[in-house]
Amino acid sequence: MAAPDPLPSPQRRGRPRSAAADRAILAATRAALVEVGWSRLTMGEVAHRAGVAKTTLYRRWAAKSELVLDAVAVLFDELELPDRGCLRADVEGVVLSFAALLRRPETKTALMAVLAESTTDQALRARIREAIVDRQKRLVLDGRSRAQQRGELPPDPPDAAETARVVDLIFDVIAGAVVHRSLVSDCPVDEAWARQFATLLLEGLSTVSSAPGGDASEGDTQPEEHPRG
Amino acid sequence: MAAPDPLPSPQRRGRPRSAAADRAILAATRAALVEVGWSRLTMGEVAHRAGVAKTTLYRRWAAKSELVLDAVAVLFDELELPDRGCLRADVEGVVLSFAALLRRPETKTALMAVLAESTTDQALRARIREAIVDRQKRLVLDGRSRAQQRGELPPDPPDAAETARVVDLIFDVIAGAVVHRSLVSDCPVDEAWARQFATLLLEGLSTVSSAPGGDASEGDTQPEEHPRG
Amino acid sequence: MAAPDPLPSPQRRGRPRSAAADRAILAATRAALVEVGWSRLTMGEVAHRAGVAKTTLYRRWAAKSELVLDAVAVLFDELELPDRGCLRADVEGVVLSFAALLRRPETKTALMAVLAESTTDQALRARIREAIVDRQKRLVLDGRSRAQQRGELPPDPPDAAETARVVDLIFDVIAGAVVHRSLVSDCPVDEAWARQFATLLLEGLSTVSSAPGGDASEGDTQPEEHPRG
Amino acid sequence: MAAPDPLPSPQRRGRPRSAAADRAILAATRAALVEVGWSRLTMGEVAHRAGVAKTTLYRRWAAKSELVLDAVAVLFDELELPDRGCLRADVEGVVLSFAALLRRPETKTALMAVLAESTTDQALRARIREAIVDRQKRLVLDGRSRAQQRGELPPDPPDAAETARVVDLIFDVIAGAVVHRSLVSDCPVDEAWARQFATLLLEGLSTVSSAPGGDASEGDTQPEEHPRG
DNA sequence: TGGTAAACGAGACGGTACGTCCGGTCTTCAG
DNA sequence: CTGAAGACCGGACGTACCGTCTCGTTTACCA
Repeated sequence: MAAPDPLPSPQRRGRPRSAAADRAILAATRAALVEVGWSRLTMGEVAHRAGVAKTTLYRRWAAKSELVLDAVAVLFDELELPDRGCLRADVEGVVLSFAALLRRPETKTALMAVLAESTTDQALRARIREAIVDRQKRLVLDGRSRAQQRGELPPDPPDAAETARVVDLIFDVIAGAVVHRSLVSDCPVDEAWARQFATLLLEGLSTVSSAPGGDASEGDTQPEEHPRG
Repeated sequence: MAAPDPLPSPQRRGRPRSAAADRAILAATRAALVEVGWSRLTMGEVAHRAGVAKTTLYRRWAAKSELVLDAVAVLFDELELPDRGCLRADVEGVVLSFAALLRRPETKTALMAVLAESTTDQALRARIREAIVDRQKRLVLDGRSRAQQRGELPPDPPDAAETARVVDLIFDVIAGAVVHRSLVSDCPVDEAWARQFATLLLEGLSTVSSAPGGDASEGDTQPEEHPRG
Repeated sequence: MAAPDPLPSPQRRGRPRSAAADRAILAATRAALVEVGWSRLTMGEVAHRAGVAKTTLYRRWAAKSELVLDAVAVLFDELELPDRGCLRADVEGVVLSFAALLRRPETKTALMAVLAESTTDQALRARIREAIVDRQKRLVLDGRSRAQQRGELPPDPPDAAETARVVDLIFDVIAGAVVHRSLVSDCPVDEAWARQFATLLLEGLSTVSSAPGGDASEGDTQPEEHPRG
Repeated sequence: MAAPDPLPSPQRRGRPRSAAADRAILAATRAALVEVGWSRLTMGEVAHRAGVAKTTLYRRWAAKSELVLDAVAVLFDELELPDRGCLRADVEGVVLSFAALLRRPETKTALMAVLAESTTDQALRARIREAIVDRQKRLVLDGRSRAQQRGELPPDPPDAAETARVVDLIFDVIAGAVVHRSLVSDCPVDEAWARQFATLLLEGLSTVSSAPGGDASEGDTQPEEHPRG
């Protein structure tokens, strides 16, 4: 996420770009997002807040959506998943911290706007995957391998593609539920909801993990082994 | 969905508003959305396509987002949940038909854009709930009561609020997962994914339904009784 | 100037037009002209002030310029030329009273605006002549015949067309000078200026009257016979 | 007439304004005036004809009237008063060339419209004086001093203010008469009229010049010395 | 240490769309 | 049929931003 956009070209002729300007611009973008939202956010206003000329913005980012994506992507990287001792606690933890991130006005407004823009912009879609989606799957991977080490989940199946499918599914279910609850249903994601959601998720999780493709099998699920903290 | 926006005031003075204009505007909005997407959609273009003056648009809708919301909300009402014989099949069915709806360009671009706008507009948020969210919960309610009649799910608990919480949760999980998979992860929602998702959901569903709040109880869940169609 | 515009059609079918509406509209037009001037005067505003629907305006006048012309033409008819005893005094009198009329905001604003409009509208030009120009020539004719009776000016030449030419010339010189001083040079038309103008006009008047066509002749001019007073 | 409107601020920061745009805009304004007249002249049309954005117009001129004033003022500067040998010929010459200027559609429509606008706009009034009125008084001054050198008119009186009053009076009488004849009476200003007007003016001119304030004096006027050419 | 090439601020540029206003027409209901 | 009310289409308004383009001015490198 360091370099903003284009080819800083290996040859180092002329005055180098100002790193301070980069930082000021991204900070100004976040600040402006909080105050006016996406649709009233203008490049001119960002430039003014950052104490920078519009030229300087356009030299780095080709469009508003790319600038905003870079400005908020770093916030997603702040998400952490500390080991809370058991899978259920980890799930509730990630739900709550993701929800906290989505409560920040710059995050929620930017995320949905950039996604809206991406529905008609293939390049932006790729950039979102790279900057946000793929990077956050680490949380699912971490939690999952931790649970496997604890014996809460069976080890990876031999088919790596199957593993990827399950990870993707879990990621979409968790992230999707939190986003939908927060931004569409417009209801709070609090501890009670997180608990209820974790229950829903877990009671089926071992099954789906051990029987991917959905052949609905063995009753070795033992939810009573993972009481929530 | 009948009246677009304002108070046409009960007393009938002056020329009445043209219902034909209403219809033409909403149709033109959908058509334009398909062709140019949200961000390049202009009120002037909609008016032109509808054969209507811009004034006529602004008399009815105060902002682009409200117009677009009304234009696409009716598409969500077209969602049906026919009885497919068992809960698993119903879940897969609703997932696939919702995904099909989200594949339509006007739906996906409009939905995300309106949601983005709503993050800084309380009134719009309420309007979205009323026009889309609350109306689609009927699908969850229908499917659930059908499953209860079949004996696939336990009857409603005495606490009505608890029922509402569970319905909301299921709704957010299903809709959120489909939206996230489709628009964020940018992956196809096909039959395989629907099957996998249904498995994940169902293996825990009876549990969470019978033990809301997540006290993780009796193991009478018998998923093998509901093989997918 | 009584009937406003269109065919009051002798056949008297249905509800007759309201004469009160006519009066209210013209008065409202004058009042609005004073307050907002020509370019910001709108038909809607006039209708509102007059307590009348726009339809009622358009049923009577086809355009803003015609309405305004009718509204102010009546003011010009109020000009009087009382006998002040000698030609010089009559000239000064008409100059001052015409200037007073042009000081009224509705008059000056309307006159120039209607003239501007008339430069690209032949029909309006004719209407102005009929409603204002030709009607005010009576002042020149009155003053001239009075001066002839007093012996201050020679009697009409046998050629009637020549008389008309001279009357037109005098009219244009007097009216033009007052309008130009008032509205173009933007200087006050006071008694001193009127005196000076009358001197300029009179010292040549008998000559030009007796020797039309400008053959610049006999020195029998006797300005000392007509002291101002 | 050089700089159009605002303060381009002495320090030269940013891209300088395009002088070519200035010229194109004024030319486009004159062309559009000829074709559509004042009331149908739109800023957008001028901008389009000039190949310029509307912004560029508004950056220089605050209102249509100011733009049009600047566009036509230069036409007035083209008026010349060549020495025709005697005062009478000079008067007829200036009358005819001023009338020719007023026959141009852009001039007549613009002049009256701007004057109409100026009746409710003090700043515009000042601007008109500066751009047109005061600049054209040079014609009167030139003709007058030439006549004085020829001995057709007495030298300036010791009181400079008195001289100014007389010059203003003559200017208003000449310009006013021509404008009134052309645009109000809507009659042609031809050589015959010019001759008649010059006779009217001259027979009194030496008197009013030598006896300002109008004390009607010495009979040394010798019009027969200045036969028209 | 002086040249040079790029980045910088400022702001004008050609555009597009905005949301409003007004002109003139029409369609309703009430008299 | 008139009149008030007000919706209708069309089109100009003046503004706000867009993304680009000069300008004149730094600023770092490299010769």
